[in-house]
Amino acid sequence: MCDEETINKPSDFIREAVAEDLKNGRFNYVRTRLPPEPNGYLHIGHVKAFMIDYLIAKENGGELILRFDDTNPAKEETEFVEAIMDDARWLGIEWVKVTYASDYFDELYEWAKKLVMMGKAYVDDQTPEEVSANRGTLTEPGKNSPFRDRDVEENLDLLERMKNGEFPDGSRILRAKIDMAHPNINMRDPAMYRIIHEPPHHRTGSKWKIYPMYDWAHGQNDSMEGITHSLCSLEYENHRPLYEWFPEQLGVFKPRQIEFARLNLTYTVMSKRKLRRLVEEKHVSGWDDPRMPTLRAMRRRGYTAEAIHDFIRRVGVAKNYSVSDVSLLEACVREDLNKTSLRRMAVIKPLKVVIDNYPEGQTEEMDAVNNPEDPNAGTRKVPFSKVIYIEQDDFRETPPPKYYRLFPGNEVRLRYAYFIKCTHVVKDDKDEVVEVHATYDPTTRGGDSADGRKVKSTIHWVSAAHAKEAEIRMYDRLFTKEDPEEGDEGFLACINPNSLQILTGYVESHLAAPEAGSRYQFERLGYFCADPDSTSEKPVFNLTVNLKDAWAKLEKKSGK
RNA sequence: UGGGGUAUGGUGCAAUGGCAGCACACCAGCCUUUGGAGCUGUGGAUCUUGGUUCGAAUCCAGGUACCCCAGCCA
Repeated sequence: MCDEETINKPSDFIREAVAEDLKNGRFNYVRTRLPPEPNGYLHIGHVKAFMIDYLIAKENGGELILRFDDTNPAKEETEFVEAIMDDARWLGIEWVKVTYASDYFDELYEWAKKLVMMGKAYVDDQTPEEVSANRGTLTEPGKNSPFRDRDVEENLDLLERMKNGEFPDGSRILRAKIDMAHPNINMRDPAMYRIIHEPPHHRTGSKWKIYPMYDWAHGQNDSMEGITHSLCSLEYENHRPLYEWFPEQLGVFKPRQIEFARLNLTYTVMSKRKLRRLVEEKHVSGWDDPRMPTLRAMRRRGYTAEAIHDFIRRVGVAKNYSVSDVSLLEACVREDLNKTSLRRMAVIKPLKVVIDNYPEGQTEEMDAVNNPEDPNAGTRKVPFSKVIYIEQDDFRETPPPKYYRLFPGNEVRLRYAYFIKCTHVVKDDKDEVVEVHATYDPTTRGGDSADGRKVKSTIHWVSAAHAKEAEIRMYDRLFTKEDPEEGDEGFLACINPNSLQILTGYVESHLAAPEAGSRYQFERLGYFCADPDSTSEKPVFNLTVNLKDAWAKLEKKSGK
């Protein structure tokens, strides 16, 4: 009955509201805005907001404006403007223009004067402490400022002099005159402008000595740009009465603000402050450390934009406070990479295997499939010889129950090569197995036996003589607790000491000189992405996400 | 003890008065030259108490829990 388009079209309370606004004529077009503050790098939490703004505009034939919210020179830098645009472009977000809150400082100032002339705003000479004390509490009303009823001329004069830098920081503010007894504290004569002499603004330099507060700037910028839907997170719900009050007084275009729950992820912290601590206190190597939830880090780690889009789509949009499971993100990454990435063989914890009955000095070229999910990816030749490396996990001297891999007397398949059977091992003086010996069956070339004999396991390998040494960076969750902020010790107390393991392994020759950013599946291990740290001497690979591992799960369950 | 919000399987999201469904996770099986992928199947949820109704996750009333707000941050 219903066609697929109807079924697959995302639907949520915001899209419904937008559709309703269009239908009933409140607006006859859709324009949204992306309002990042250029004071840090984008993280996965921002992506949800970005996708909502971008897609809702796009779905309605509307447009998106990228507007940097640069109203506080103390915190903002041009460096972040560039980084944010780079990340947003990588995500595939398109905007019709880039603007800055600071583009509107002049006009905004005129609007402020208009409010002053209307008797709706005044200059307050109280100290910050007095302003705070007179604001009242959650349960008690505030007290009017003694400067609240200054006449218009004086207010105008003072405001102009504030702008000209005649007064020191913190000595005066411009306030909207609303209601000091309002039950919503945001309506108790909120500050509109504060005095800031230093540092210079990243775009307007030293022109301005006063800067608008978020509540004053953001909504008016929305109005000036003809934004129809100003979509933001739940904590701004309390600000909506103020958001609507200003344009109402001014008699200007009134956008509609709609709030939704921000994205949270298990085993992750998302606040800029906490992320900054991780970087500054060197718990990670930087903002692009692959363990970080920043987009730069996720890109470096090998996540695709498609997988991230899919994740955001599956998380949905609602007003519930929620914490999404990071395993959903990982599932999205696996699903995308499974279809697209080339398979390669790599051994990350090598164990030497000598095939005693294989001719010394002989090399064969084995045919290997590049991607079983994609026939067009073709095949490649992989060299095989007498001495190979296999994964330490793929050999046990004394196998536990249900262990199908290599152990003395057992036969397994070397992927795309031969069946081999373990004959004996060589140990060092610490009783550790350092070398495994085996024999191969020449009639099983390619991996199929002539007599129909079955093996229970197929393992990967690389030829010792042809392998390239590589650095493998194995990443795990940065925190050991689902909610790192839970408890009294703070998030730094539950940092996972094993979130990064650096291994030296061997990769097949096709991986000897990878292009940075190229993605592969290392068979039976996981998805890996070549890191920019790679050199011609030694390639470096980051674990993007591991493959699901039924054996590891089984072993864990049996209480290893 | 003010105001604004939110409550549906373990997690996230649907169901807009008419059989509570989807995804991830979990569990079992099939298949497999990746213990991957794929396929099949099982289990498990409407915060609570009343009310309206033939029928309530949905409407009404009361309660409970949790989140946000007292920056000259955004």
